[in-house]
Amino acid sequence: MTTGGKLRSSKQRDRILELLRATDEHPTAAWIYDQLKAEFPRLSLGNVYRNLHILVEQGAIEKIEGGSTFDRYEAVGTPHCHLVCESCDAIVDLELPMSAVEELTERLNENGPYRATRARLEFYGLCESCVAEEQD
Amino acid sequence: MTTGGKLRSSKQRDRILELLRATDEHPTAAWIYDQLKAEFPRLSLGNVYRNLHILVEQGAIEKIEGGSTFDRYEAVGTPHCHLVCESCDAIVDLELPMSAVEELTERLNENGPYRATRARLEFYGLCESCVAEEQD
DNA sequence: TAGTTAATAGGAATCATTCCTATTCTTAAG
DNA sequence: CTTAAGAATAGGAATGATTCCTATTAACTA
Ligand SMILES: [Mn+2]
Ligand SMILES: [Mn+2]
Ligand SMILES: [Zn+2]
Ligand SMILES: [Zn+2]
Repeated sequence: MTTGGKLRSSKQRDRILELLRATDEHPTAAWIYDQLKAEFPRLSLGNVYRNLHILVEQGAIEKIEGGSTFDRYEAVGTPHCHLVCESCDAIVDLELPMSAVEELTERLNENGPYRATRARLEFYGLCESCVAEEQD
Repeated sequence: MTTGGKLRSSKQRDRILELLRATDEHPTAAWIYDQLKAEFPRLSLGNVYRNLHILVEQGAIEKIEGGSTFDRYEAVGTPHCHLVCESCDAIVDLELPMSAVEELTERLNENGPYRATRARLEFYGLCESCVAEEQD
């Protein structure tokens, strides 16, 4: 719907991507909107969503669904998995090796009748600060 | 909010759980509602949601978020992972071994400052019928 | 510089999910 | 068996993230 034709450059979209590349906080559309509305006084939330969608289709960012009522986004970089804190809803990047997941993906594509292009591994539990708080 | 006190039995909730245990289709709340409204003519969608929530808190079922705009549910059983079809939105159970994921979970809990209670592994791509359709 | 067309702002609309409350059912006394 | 207490439900309103629509603005091109 949005892609297919030639994309024109857009300062807003460029800044959204820059923001996502500069943080490891897995922001929401509303957070991005808040960050940029000083810089673009006429920015609209709908346009943030539209550009996030375009960036996802371009493969520059990924949408992270689940864990809460709103979606989060992150720039595409080194493959990694996440810990979703069930207490404070934080999403933390993990540095676990992804080789096991890659092997499973290959195995799935070899044997099965499916075609998997990517995998997502998430752990659910408590983040560092919430583990600490648990000892009262 | 709902749990904590003693739960009373409920025919509706029992049937919801039965339905989820009898299918591998990862149904939505609306689908469950459609299935049961003949049996319970006065059933309300809100009550389906309320009971799904209770069943999740009881650990009898799991909510599957992501892949589409509505949540899906499945009965808790043998641990497995899913293939999410990006073409038709189907969610397919996979029989890949989960040992690698269990090892990663242990590893995470040993070294890191986190506490992970469960993991979720999902593959994204094409389901069997959508792979077949691709050869036109 | 003017024309063409994509990108945007603003706001309405969507829709899955949650929330609220009067009513109905379940259960355990009496 | 009858009844009182309170849990579960139905129905519908409310919520809120996301999408959709359209007039306006801005970027590229000739
Ligand atoms: Mn991340
Ligand atoms: Mn499943
Ligand atoms: Zn936390
Ligand atoms: Zn499919």
